[in-house]
Amino acid sequence: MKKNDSKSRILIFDEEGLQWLAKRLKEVRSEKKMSQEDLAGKCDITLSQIARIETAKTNPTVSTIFKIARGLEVSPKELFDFELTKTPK
Amino acid sequence: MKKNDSKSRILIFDEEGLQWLAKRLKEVRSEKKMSQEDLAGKCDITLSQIARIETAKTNPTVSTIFKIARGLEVSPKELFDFELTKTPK
DNA sequence: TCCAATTATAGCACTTGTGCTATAATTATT
DNA sequence: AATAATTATAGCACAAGTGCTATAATTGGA
Repeated sequence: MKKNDSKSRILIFDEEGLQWLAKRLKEVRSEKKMSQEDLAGKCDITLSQIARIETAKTNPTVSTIFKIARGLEVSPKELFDFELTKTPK
Repeated sequence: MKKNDSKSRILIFDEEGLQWLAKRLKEVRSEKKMSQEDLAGKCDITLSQIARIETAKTNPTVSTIFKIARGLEVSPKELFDFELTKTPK
């Protein structure tokens, strides 16, 4: 009765991009002299989620990144200032 | 037996940011003369998801945006090239 | 070397992103 | 206007993001 027997959808986890984002977030947060906890409090995201993002353990939504950008008082593009390779995988 | 009776967590949906992102995606895709279907095929995201993002009906993950950026052959920051207001809500 | 502060992990529950499929609505072309 | 192409909606199922809480691991000072 289950609708799909063996083939599961390929879901998305862009390792390269997430690593870059983690790096940029750490960098910008350090520049601002904020701890993860400081940032969490300022942008209304949990500490645990900040940590997950900085260790590339999760694939955050853009709204989460927008909140973080506001907390850091930077434009969202500051956190996405990198180039992806042309070959996805 | 339910664990929380009435107070639900405030989850995240950054309307302003999502509207900006929708606008930027439409712009860049148009510049590249690609249809939503073209882009969907090129970046391995469904057409329905592209449409949802361009109408700000969903809060995509960053990995989805990375895939789209690759499909459009632009840096991720091209899609985040805007400023958020200082007042979150 | 302790101790405090910071960062990283972990598990659970709830919400939601996304693929998939189909269809409706809109826009462009002739 | 009629038709084709493009874009927008909708519903279902499953995987995953996030809050929450607690704890472990790491780092930095004294």
